[in-house]
Amino acid sequence: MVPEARADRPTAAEPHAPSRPAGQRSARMPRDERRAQLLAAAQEVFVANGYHGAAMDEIAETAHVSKPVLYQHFPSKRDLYLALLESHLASLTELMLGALNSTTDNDERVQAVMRAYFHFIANDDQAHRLVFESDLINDPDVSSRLETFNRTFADAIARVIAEDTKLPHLEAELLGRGLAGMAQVSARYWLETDGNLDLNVASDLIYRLAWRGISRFPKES
Amino acid sequence: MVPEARADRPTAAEPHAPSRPAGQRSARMPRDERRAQLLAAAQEVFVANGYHGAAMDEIAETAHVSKPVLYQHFPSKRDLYLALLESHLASLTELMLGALNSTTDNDERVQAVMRAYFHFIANDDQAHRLVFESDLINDPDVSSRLETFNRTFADAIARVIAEDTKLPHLEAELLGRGLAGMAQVSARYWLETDGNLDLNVASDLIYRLAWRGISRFPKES
DNA sequence: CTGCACGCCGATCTTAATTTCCAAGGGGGC
DNA sequence: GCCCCCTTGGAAATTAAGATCGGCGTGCAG
Repeated sequence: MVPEARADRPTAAEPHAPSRPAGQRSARMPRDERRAQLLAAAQEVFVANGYHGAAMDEIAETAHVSKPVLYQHFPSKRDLYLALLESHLASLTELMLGALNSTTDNDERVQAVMRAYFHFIANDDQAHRLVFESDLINDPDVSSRLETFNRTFADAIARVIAEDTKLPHLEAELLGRGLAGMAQVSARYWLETDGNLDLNVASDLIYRLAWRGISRFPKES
Repeated sequence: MVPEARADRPTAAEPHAPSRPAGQRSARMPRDERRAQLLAAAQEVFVANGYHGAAMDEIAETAHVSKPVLYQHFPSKRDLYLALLESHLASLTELMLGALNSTTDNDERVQAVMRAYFHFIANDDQAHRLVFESDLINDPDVSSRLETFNRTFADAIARVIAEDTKLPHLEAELLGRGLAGMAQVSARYWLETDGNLDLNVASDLIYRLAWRGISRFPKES
């Protein structure tokens, strides 16, 4: 462990002796393609170990690339993570809004959203882990991006609720947050018991729970 | 900021010159009391900065104690965190089971649980942050402890659901997880908008959403 | 043919945070 | 009243991970 203990240290005149035996060097690659590969490697490592547990060394190794290459594409580990987070949340937002606009019937809307949510969670890149089990929540940019997504999603739900129940905005928003949370937590639980319950069966259970909860609200006050 | 900038550095012959001017040294204290004080300081720092953002230096400083004292009570930062997590989850579990047993009417049960949950979130030690916004979720002990709590809580809810709806166990469990998630997420949102919505009003909204969602389930199949 | 430019890598630097070492001092037992 | 032991804290060691430095070689343009 002591630095100067290396027996075969090269002579001072020759500090860098490459001596690469064979094709260890990774093939040259267009910049964009390399970037995409690095993102994929990072995704894999972050999902497996979390942000803090992931080492840049391991990400580079996973991509069969040396660390400096990684830093030529992303200025820091944090930036790398933020790029992935942004990408996943953008596509999740698109998915949700797409499901919301897929019909004008509120009942079907809730069902469609729930299915889309379950599909996102079931996606095999495990993006949901990086997003919803982030261990970088204390970072202002991360929590702010997550809050933006949550607000967008909950607002969309709250509009449906408000239309259906005439509840005040603030209260509809609270219910929207609650339903979004229900979707997230139940979908993640479902994923862990996969094989035992079909995606559509599970998401329909939650959809019905949500819809029945909502749909009888207006009659009282 | 440069370390060697200290003008009054002691001579080399005297590496440790305490020179404590006055009562800087913290008072001796019974072991249990000291431990409690350290836990309180750690709670404060963990809540403010998260696990990874919290430094043992800062915890010691907050407790007006030197680091070795901290290590005499807790072998590591991780153990310190686990002690707090365990304590909070134990009392939350107790709260939840107490609310569940406070009545035999399922409707009132759901209401009581929801209120208890909101009270826990509103508690001013901000324990919920340490528990539900942990940035140590990748630690096996942490995630295992959290999963134990979630299972306990969801199981209790699932039993109510199963009794009320005759749904199969697995599906009742899914709904239980979903409702637990709804409680958690909506309560945390409510806390951020505090002042605008009374605790009982908010928790009753969520309780009604949950109960209506559940209560009409049996009529179909 | 030759030079240049781009992308790649080994090796090292730097920083930061946890954990430990060792001398000093005050309170309780005899 | 005195001594011993236990507790305290300043300072340092260790480790680990993020970030960087400087040269190499291949392929294309002139």
